[in-house]
Amino acid sequence: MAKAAEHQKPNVSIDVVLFTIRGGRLHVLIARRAADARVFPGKFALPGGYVHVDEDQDLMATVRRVLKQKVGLTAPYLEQLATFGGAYRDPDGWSIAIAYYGVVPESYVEPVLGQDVRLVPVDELPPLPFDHPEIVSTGVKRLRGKSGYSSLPAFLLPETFTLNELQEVYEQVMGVRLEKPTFRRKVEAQGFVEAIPGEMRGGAHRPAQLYRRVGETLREFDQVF
Amino acid sequence: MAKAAEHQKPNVSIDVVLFTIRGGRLHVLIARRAADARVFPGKFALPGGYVHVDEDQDLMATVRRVLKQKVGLTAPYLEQLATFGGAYRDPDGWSIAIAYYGVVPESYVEPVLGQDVRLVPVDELPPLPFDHPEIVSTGVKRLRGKSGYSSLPAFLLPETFTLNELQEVYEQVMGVRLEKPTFRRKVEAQGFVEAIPGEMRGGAHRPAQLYRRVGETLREFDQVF
DNA sequence: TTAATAGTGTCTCTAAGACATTATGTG
DNA sequence: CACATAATGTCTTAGAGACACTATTAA
Repeated sequence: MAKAAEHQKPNVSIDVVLFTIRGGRLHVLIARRAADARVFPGKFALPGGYVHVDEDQDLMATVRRVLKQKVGLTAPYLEQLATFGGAYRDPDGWSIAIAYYGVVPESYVEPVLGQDVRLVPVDELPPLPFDHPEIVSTGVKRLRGKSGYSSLPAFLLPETFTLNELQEVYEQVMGVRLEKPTFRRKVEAQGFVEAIPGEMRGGAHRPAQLYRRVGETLREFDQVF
Repeated sequence: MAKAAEHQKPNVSIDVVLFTIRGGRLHVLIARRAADARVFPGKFALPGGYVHVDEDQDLMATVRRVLKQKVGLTAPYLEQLATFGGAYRDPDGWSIAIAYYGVVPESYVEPVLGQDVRLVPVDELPPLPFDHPEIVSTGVKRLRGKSGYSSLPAFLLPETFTLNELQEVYEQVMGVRLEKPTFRRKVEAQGFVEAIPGEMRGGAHRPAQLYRRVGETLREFDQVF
């Protein structure tokens, strides 16, 4: 077996696809790259950074550090998405990007939005460097797929929400329309949200029962929405 | 943004989890590491190797080259599994393993089995170096999960097979028992296999209709087996 | 009372699960 | 003909899809 030291190593970075819902549409967070970056300085891209072998204990530590340093966020629910690697994807040479994705309520990212951090709708992405468009679309596919059999979309909402809002998020993320009674039966059966007694949200009409997630972690079902 | 050149890079390798069915049980292929490997020389492990930035165009090329060089196989159906990285997983220091998995009929690997290449049952793994046990168990979970909504298990079988054999593979891989009429209805509905007219397999009793896969590629369903 | 949204009832029909039965080969 | 395995029929029942209806607030 060839020894590592004999070979040149690829650059290894992580990239994060952070999803949220804004105005009923799925958005992704992008951040301005440093002015002294070797490639694409000052351009907007997925937040990412190199693995620091002297600082990071493992890949998740890299992700947390990068999110904190580049966009000032502490880690939400994050999951590994996929790894992209090749000679072509970075003008600087052979590189590997280990992509993660996260899902947060809009309020979570609002404090850091500004000149250097933006939200863009996933179906109206601006041009992005590297293979970031492919990474985003892989993330959207995963989000779509996993939404069909998990409570993932519930994490796009704030602490409290109505069942109609929950249904709208499922519909938006999955790109389908759902029947209200069926949706409510399934949500009831899975029991991943609970009504907050007494808490209601009223507009000009009949107020809606407020719900919250049960438990902090993602739930997976075998049922399909 | 920090520049890559300022940082030490982790070692990057790929590892392959190659599944097959032998004697009705799910097996994984392991291979003996080179005698001059820096760590775990001569030990059995998942076949793997470093990314060669001067030879490989992308990650899949690395996988294909490694599979060819280390076990003498050309690439079957392969899919990226997950990426494992950290300071702890290799005694040689910070390392990243991008794991792939594949699914093949036993006949595919038989020619290369011998002193340096073995098949072991997934539920009776010998001790393996690095975090290879975790990689295998991640692969088994993926295989299980994906079997519920795809034709993946059909690729563990030879060119031709009976419906009972197909059902047994699904049962073996998913770890459940299935009802025969239900299973056949679903297979029929998905249409990912077809009967071969006239071809039968007979034991001492009523011969069974032989089937083959339709198309070369994996099919995904929304239905759950 | 009306408008608008929240929430539930109910009917139909598909299909899963379970069990039984028929079909077809060998010795 | 007995036997073993292959393949199919059928009954029950759960639940999805579709549509209609009731409930509750503000203006």
